[in-house]
Amino acid sequence: MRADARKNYDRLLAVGREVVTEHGAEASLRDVARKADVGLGTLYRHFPTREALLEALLRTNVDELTTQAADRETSSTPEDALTSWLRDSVALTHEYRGVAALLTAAMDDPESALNASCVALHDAGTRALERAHTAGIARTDIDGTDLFALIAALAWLYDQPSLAPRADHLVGVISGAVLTGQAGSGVSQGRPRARR
Amino acid sequence: MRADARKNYDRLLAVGREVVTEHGAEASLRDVARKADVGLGTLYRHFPTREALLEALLRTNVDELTTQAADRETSSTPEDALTSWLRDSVALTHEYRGVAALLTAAMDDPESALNASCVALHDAGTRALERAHTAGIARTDIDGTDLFALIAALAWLYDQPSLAPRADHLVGVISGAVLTGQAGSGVSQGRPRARR
DNA sequence: ACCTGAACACCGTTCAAGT
DNA sequence: ACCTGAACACCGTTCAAGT
Repeated sequence: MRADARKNYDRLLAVGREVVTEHGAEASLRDVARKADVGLGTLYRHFPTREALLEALLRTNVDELTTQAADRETSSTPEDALTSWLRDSVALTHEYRGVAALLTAAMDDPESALNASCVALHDAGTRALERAHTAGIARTDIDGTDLFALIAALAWLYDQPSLAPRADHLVGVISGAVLTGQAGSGVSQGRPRARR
Repeated sequence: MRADARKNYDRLLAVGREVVTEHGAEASLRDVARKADVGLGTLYRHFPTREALLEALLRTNVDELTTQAADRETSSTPEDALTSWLRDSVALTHEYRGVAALLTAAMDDPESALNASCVALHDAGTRALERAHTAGIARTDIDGTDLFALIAALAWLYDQPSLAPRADHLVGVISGAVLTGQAGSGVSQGRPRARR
């Protein structure tokens, strides 16, 4: 990549992060180009789609999460591995407003720049869930896609100002619904375990 | 209301229903006016905000639901009343794509034309939940707003093409998480009760 | 190779001018 | 009273012209 191109790319990424943090995943791309002092065509050259830009902004987060999940496959109990994955995924997904819908849409679409991130997330969750299944601590009528749907739904709740205050609590409620067995009514009835 | 105004109002409502059904709550209002053969200003005169139009489209549904919920306060068991409210609310909220976000936003905003519908929904749910609480069949760390958040999140799932296939199942999972006590692991572990 | 910005086809919202 | 559509300020996306 040529030096001037590199500079533009980096600036677009930095400005993109600011703008998306402030206005969410649906932020104006024109605004990004403007604030980066770059022609609109230059933005489209580096990031042909909105997904491409958001993928670049999320990649490090997704990578961190998947390596952490891999570590926990050996270092944590099945229960901790699963609940950690759940909480980390929710945290990642509400990094920017609107990410939940974006990732969810990218799941179906192999052409989307975000598809790989989706699959990585989905698969890490599936592995944590299956480990929990064989340990007998998670309900067996839930699969990896259900789990993905639940974290997406929770992430969406964080984006809604009127509901966000209850979102932390509901993460606990839903964790409890996924876990089962010895956890029993302790998990489903008591206060949500204050982890984090 | 003058006869010509009435005609325009009715046409806008009918066309609005079609367009919103097809394109969701974020549908182009310009498109509605165009297809209704009405000036853009006429649309804004009858429906000063997007919420006003959607409120008109949803009012009958909300009214039906709240009267049904009131009926069930005496005619149904606390459990049936609660699960029925939950399923009916989800059904209503995914009447059109994007309604969940709209209702959720209107919750906070007393100025929104949808605020009354929100409150009606919220309150009907709260009553069903409190009845379940006194009957000892619902977890007590969940309040009416939590319940509202859960149905909004589920409604949102129905709007996501990649997750919609699992949404029915997850309604069952979450119903089970809200209910507690004698239902115990039967609800939380078994297949979701195939109601509907 | 890479950058630029005008051009095109859309929005939502307002409001002067008409009947 | 009510209706109309031009006007304004925004979008996303493409692409001919420049360096």
